[in-house]
Amino acid sequence: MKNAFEDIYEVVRLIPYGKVSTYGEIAAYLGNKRAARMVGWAMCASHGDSSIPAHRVVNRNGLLSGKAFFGGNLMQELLEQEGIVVENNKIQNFKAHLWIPSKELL
DNA sequence: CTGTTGACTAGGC
DNA sequence: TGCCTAGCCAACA
Repeated sequence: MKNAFEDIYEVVRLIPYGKVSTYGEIAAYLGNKRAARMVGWAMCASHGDSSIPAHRVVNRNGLLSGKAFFGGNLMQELLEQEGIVVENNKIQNFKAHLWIPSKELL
């Protein structure tokens, strides 16, 4: 527990291979349910850290909202590389891949 | 200190 | 089903 950003990075790093999480769930795990935007913002600041699988973090619909930040379809390819089916910028069978820190880390 | 912006979310039409 | 609005919190000019 260093600062809010580090916490976010920590949780994102904990997302297992082939799994994804949402801004809202991460924010909820950190205690700020309303701070989903902050999570996304932290991701934006995490560009320099390659150890942070930001591609596993999507919005509540499983939509690759940050795809543009990865450049082209990189985010989608990374997810597909992990066995996640992505179509039209959206994760298919999203619920099956969803990883909720507040539940998994319980 | 005030206003704008953002990788969000929920509710309304 | 799809677009719009309001609420939310934090960083930045």
